[in-house]
Amino acid sequence: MSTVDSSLVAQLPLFAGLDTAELDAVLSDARSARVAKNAAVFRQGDEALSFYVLLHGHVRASKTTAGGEQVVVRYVSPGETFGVAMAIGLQRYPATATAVEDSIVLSWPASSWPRLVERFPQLASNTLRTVGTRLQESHTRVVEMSTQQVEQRIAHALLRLAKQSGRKVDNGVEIAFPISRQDIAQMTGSTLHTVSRLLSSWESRGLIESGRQRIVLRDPHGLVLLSEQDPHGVEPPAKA
Amino acid sequence: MSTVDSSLVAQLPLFAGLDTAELDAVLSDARSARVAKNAAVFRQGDEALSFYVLLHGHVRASKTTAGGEQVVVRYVSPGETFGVAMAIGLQRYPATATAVEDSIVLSWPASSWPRLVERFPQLASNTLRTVGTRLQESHTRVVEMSTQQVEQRIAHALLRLAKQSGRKVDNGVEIAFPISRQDIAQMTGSTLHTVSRLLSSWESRGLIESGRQRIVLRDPHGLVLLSEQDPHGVEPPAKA
DNA sequence: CGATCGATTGAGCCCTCTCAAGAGAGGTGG
DNA sequence: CCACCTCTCTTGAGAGGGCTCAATCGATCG
Repeated sequence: MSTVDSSLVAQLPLFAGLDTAELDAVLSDARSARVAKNAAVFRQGDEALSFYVLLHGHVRASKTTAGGEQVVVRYVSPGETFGVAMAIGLQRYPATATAVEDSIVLSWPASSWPRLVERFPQLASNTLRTVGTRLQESHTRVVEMSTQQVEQRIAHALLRLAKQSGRKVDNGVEIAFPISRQDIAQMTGSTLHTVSRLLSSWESRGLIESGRQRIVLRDPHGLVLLSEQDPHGVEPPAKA
Repeated sequence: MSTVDSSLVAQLPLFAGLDTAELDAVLSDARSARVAKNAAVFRQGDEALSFYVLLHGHVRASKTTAGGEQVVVRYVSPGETFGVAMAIGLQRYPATATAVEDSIVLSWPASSWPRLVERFPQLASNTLRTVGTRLQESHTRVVEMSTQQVEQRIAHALLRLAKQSGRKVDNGVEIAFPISRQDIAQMTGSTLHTVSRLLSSWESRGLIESGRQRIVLRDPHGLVLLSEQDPHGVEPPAKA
């Protein structure tokens, strides 16, 4: 399938404010493609030849340092834009995008971005909002890493993943894609050993239930309390 | 002074691609104002009534956590846009902007942003680039906090400040605005004590020279070496 | 010239990392 | 369908980087 049914994507944030005809015009430049689990959509340092919308599945964006260490930048959920390097003035992708499960992406040639924004200025505004939201999220992460201990950071990370990509199951909320201790470590600036120890402890306390690349939040509120805990016994601030 | 001389701001990134007449039209909505040292331009949580360009001086953007801890998000240099909450869909400022020295800002009512981007779509693209660049910088910071020790992070921070706002002096490069040990701690996720200890050590080794809210990089290359040092004796990767 | 704010430095501790070993789960090919 | 192999997860022991606590010094400003 090379063409795309516009009804599927009409309400995505990227296309807010476009009417049906305009949407069709934008979509006529796009192609859809299947990406197998564990395959890369693009790699850090590659020339940024395309930008993408995720239609189905989940994609992990991660950066590799000069020393070879990996840091997970974010997980992309269906409907989100990714690989917009071109729009922010980059020639090359600043991170690697890997499908963590079988996924379907919509892609545009980066070369058509200038023409698209000229015809549909809304695209620039919409993308600006998206990138702005990501900037807020990244700042939140910097603040957490600066002020919180590992336990609080990991609790926050799980709660965010569950909110973003949670699936209700009988025992609670399950993170809807495969995620390892190592992945969580790379999201929180920790190590897989520390993550494993903490998750084991939480499991024994009934807060979560987990297995191989699988985590179910059994008591989200309990995790919220954990995530608000202050290391030195100072009370968490009263909710205003 | 309420009106602004367009020649001063013609080459700012925000206005790239606008001709003189268009620039005048945009500037006719703007007012300039002086901000005294240590005064706030706006505060975190305030309604985002304006957005700004810094004409002169330096502004620190910082976030305060629920627990009262502060984290420095960035320092704004002359020519840069800040307070663009409105453009990224926020009703309130996500951080506090404080002049760290007497400064001059240009401000627009946030309410005129929609009209401005409609008339001058370039503004959205230009702002998208700016916000994208900040997102890259924020990710860099996350990566550093995840993978490097405090000493490397502080060395990087000083080198970036010097590159961004350095002023050549006889002994080296001076950071061109007042900055305390505490400020550096809040930029790097450390404490003022650790920063003080490290700067003292660097000063005794001749790498820097410092005083009250004043830092001169005397041997930037030495700092680069420090910033690339690996904690476990593994060689920094050869520059490809 | 006193007061306030920033910087320095010591002592001790603890959270989290590193190092190490092994067990369980799942996929795959014969 | 079973045996093997790989990848993920677990858990212990020990060390150390950087934090907390505490006290003092120095400089700038009103």
